[in-house]
Amino acid sequence: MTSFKTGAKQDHQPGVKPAVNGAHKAAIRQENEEQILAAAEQVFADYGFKGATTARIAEMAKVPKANVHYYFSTKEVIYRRIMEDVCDHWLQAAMTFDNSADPAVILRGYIEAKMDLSRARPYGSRLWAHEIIRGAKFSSDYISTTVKNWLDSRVVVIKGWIAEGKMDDIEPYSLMYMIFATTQHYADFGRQIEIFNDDQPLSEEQFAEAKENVVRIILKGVGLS
Amino acid sequence: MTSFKTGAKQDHQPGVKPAVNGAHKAAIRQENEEQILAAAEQVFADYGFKGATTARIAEMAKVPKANVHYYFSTKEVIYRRIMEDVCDHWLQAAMTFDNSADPAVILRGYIEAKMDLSRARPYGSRLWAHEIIRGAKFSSDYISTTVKNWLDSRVVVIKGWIAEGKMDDIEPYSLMYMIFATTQHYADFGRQIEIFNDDQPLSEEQFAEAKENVVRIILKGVGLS
DNA sequence: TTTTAACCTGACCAAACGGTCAAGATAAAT
DNA sequence: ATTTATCTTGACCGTTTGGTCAGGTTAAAA
Repeated sequence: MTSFKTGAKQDHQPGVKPAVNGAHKAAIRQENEEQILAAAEQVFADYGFKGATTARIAEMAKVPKANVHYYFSTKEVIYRRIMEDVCDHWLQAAMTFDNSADPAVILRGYIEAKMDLSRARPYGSRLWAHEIIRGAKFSSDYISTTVKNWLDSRVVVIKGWIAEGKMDDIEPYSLMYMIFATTQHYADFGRQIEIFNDDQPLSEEQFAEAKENVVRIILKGVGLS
Repeated sequence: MTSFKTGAKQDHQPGVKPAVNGAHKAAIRQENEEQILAAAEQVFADYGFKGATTARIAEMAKVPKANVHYYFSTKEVIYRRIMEDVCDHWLQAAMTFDNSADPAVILRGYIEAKMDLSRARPYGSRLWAHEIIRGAKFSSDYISTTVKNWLDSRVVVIKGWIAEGKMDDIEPYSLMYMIFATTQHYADFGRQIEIFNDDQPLSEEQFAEAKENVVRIILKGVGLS
């Protein structure tokens, strides 16, 4: 699991650990934690770390505010937990950038995976956007190590393709940024797209078409089709 | 000027209007307002509307907090003023999408103008990102009228190019979203790009190269080169 | 059945928040 | 020189904030 820990405090205050307390209690804990995390993901996505309030998280999770603090000591702990989870999912999507010989297949797979993630988990993407816009205060370590390492290794792969004459001589970072930007735009700016689409969320068909268009433009744009 | 007014209250509380009071007083007012607006643009860009505090704006503008409220009645008034200004600049960039016969020239000009705006005024772009992520509460009217009209008319232009066989049959909205996303990414996710770039802001040369790469990929991607 | 450990929550607190105000300082108009 | 209008700001206010806590409830262990 990704590490966003400060090295400082941990949670689960009672006793020492939740132990293997009876199935029922464990289920209660799990359900409440999930409910709070899901609510917090939405609230943080809407307002950012500073703008989000624990009261709103509690309200959306349908638990008293004090209960939120029973499960998670501080707002920051909740925030980090969600960030970790979002990053884990993205890293999973990043795996689609491996194996396979054909650059076009690899790039298509990665773009489609990121588009699907924007569709399936828009709140996570928006939360990330807030975090970066604010200056990546909580995550700069993670970005400069884990993410940077992954990105740099993909850049090497792309440079390999260029050297082999498989695609145009495009600066790989520019290409990757374009993929990041475009795929995440469908989550982060979803509201704007919705307004342009006569105030209707993109239908499954529209989204599928958008996805295909993104793939087509980028693949052709770098000489891969 | 773009209208983000609620129709309600106005500013400049003293008397009725600032009048043409002597050059010095007028200069003081202008300088203070500018200083506050510039500071507020940064603070709003970092924290969003809810997360931004008037105290921080005052501190950054180097005026006492009470003075902020002397020039601008509420936080919301400041926010709307800045949004107006940002939109006016974007609309200006949008003008580059007019005239000229060659689609490639038009698209290149627009992409370059938007890239330059991201570089010159990153805070405005980030402020816009916050506003949309949060659900466009203050600006949905503006987007669904002014911006949508502009966008729809450009879509018609692009469809014309496609009908004339000048470019590939790409769904125009997908293309425009890609341009929005990619160009604004260089402002909104500037911190992330900086981290990937060994914690150095993109140099002028690097940015120029990025701009050229964006233009190349998109133009070729839609069959315009 | 009793004990214990975990769960629950209304009431509370200090700090931070957006915004107000009265009283003084400054510069323009008379 | 005096009046007037604007600029300036420390002190203040009601509200909201993240977080605490005492005392209660529930379920598992003894």
